[in-house]
Amino acid sequence: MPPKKRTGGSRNELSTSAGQDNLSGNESAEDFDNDVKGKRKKPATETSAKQKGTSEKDASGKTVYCHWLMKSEPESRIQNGVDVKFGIEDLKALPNQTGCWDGVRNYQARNFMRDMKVEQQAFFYHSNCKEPGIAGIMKIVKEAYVDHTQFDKKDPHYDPSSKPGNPKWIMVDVQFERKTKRYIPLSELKKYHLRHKAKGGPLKNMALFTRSRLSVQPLTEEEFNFVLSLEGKGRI
DNA sequence: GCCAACGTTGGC
DNA sequence: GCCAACGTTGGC
Repeated sequence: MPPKKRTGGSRNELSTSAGQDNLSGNESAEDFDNDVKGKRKKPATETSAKQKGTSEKDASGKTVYCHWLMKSEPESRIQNGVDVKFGIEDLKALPNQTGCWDGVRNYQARNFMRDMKVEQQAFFYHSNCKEPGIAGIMKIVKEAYVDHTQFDKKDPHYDPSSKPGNPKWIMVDVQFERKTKRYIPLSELKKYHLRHKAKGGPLKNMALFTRSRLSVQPLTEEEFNFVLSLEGKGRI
């Protein structure tokens, strides 16, 4: 998903509180069906404790994540007459180095975004480009609120099936934290993934490979820390 | 630009 | 609720 950010942060307070009810309250049937099937009956008590610590299970047994990877396209591509380019430098250039991660139109990705909490970290991943890979780290500065672009006919991610009274799509605000000390290419991560899959290791189940098309993905703390540790090493 | 993988849609 | 057709993602 190539979200196209606009301005910095939260001047969308209207939709925020209005939308919030819709989003947490009445999830329409269709919303949740596309979630990881099988599990998730609807947690009686949503996440309360474990928020900031390691990724673990909540009361209902659902895994709680606190590290993320979000994909965006750093190279120009025209979609519906609009350039969807948005790389890490574009985020950094916004006021307060903050932007809204709009344009996510996949239920699983959306549901992960809904789980995001303020202060959590996410890798900024460059997709659909010369050399795909992790470019930096950002943090969540505003939790899920209505993605207004779904109602905008001019927007490349306009969704005519979504109605203002019951919005389908949400976004979060993210703030640039830093670029990684070096660019960490997908090709390198893949080598580790294959190695770890064969012999064991932190990246053996990394979503980047096991669910490669997901534009918003969770990482376990082990995955996150391992990837971070690569910053200081040479490429393999 | 190709195309594999996979998500979505809609007929039945 | 199945599944074929279709659309999209994103690496290569």
